[in-house]
Amino acid sequence: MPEKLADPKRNHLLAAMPETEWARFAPHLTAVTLALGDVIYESGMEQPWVYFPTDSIVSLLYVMKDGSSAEIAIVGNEGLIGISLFMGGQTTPSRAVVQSAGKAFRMRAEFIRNEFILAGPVQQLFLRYTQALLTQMGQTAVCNRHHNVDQQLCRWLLMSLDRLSSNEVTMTQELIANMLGVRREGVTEAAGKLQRAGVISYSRGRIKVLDRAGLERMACECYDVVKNEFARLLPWESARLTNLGKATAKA
Amino acid sequence: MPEKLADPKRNHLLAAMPETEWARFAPHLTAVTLALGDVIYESGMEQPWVYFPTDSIVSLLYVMKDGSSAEIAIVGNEGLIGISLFMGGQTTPSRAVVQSAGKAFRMRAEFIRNEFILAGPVQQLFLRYTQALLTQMGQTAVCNRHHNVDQQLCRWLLMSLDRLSSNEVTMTQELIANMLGVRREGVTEAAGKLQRAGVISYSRGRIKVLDRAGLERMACECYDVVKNEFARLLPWESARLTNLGKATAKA
DNA sequence: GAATGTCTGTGCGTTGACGAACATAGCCAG
DNA sequence: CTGGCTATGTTCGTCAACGCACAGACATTC
Repeated sequence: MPEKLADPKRNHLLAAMPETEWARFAPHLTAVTLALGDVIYESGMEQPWVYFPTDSIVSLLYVMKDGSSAEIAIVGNEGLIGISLFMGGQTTPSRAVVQSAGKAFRMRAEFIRNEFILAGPVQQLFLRYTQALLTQMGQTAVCNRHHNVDQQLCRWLLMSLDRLSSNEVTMTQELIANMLGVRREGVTEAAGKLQRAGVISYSRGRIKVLDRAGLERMACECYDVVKNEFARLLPWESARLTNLGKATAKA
Repeated sequence: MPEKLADPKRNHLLAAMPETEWARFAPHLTAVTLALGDVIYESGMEQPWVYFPTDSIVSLLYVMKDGSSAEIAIVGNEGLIGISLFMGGQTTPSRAVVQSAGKAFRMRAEFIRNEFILAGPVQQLFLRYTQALLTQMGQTAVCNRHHNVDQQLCRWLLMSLDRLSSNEVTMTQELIANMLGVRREGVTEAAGKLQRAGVISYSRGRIKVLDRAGLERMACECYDVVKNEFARLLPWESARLTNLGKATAKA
């Protein structure tokens, strides 16, 4: 992957910053490559960086004592990892794991903290994002309670698609199962249905979406709720997603 | 209930405000009585008030298209209802319903918004609470995925207890079922087990906790995670809860 | 104290997901 | 090309929760 693709402005929060704030922030950003499975944030550990994914995806997982886990939120180029740093809590009880390898930019935590003390547009931006994330978490809880694996897989695929400029996600059923907190066999079964319905095709960790509209029809309302809320809270984000969608359609 | 009990400082966020901020806030607070079932915030509707419960409990519910619902968070005197107002989103896709009748204080939304523009200690306070709430939502999602009704009932009872200065909650099994997003019969069954185990006793909407330690043992880890995170983020809250616990024990 | 309404208990059959075990099938390295 | 590894497919019994239906039990009101 050519380095020139590593453009920090591909992260929507960074892209949405007013020029004056951007001038202050930009020099503090460093490009990093996130590999699949990297743990960039461990439950309860204070971390020195805030990450802004560009073409990578990071899952916020809660890992239980017995080792089983569930994703509580998913963060791509629409967001950042490290909310607790500017929220004032320093840490969270969840783990952040790279779900899809790619680039990200990061910035020292203390810089963000200092920024935050003198409020302003950046703060408002981040707070809005935080609310969107909150919605996502809440909806995840609802979805876990009321929707079956098929619907949740659709939701999950759509959410991942929205965060990649591609119609393909690289991810084994085993890993998806971990994210959704269900059995691997359950994912196999649900994915089989989707394949037979002609909406996706997959083999050995590469899932290609053939009929996105079909996927949306088969997903539960949770996907729409979260998407609409993101669009409402972060309208530039919505525009970006639309553009990405078009780009994907052409490709 | 004597009016003198309606002390705004019984809300922990209000109690935690520095004197100078409190002097500014206090004149804008109005006491209100919240009745069981009152909808104080409707999904998507902009609302003119921010509520600070003192001895009431409010559930944040997500209501699905088919009418079924699930609680995504619970707010008592440790928090406030109306995060979206200072987070910048104005609305949320959830409904806020009074789960336990009692008093609360409220304040006009625009006042809070104005406060928020000039950052400071109040803001930090609220942001920290927001993170705690976020943890609660995430944990709810995890709990819904992995834990059974028995464990969730224990967690729910404990969370409710912590928000009331009493060892008794007034709530029918039907309503608890709505909060947890499960069947009423499931709650009957789970509550029956708890009663047979001697940890609670109940009849017609009044649940008395006889053995809190037992309840904690039967709950899943989710309760502890959220409680610890609240204690970490809002330490004064923890002190309050401890005091309340002692008061209850003596009573 | 009879009537009514609410709350709780219980017994179905059904279903979706689980846990475990095992069978195929694609990919890569030696 | 062959063995080994990883990914996917399939089966089977179990179980928790579901939806439904109805039976008590308690409280309130007249």
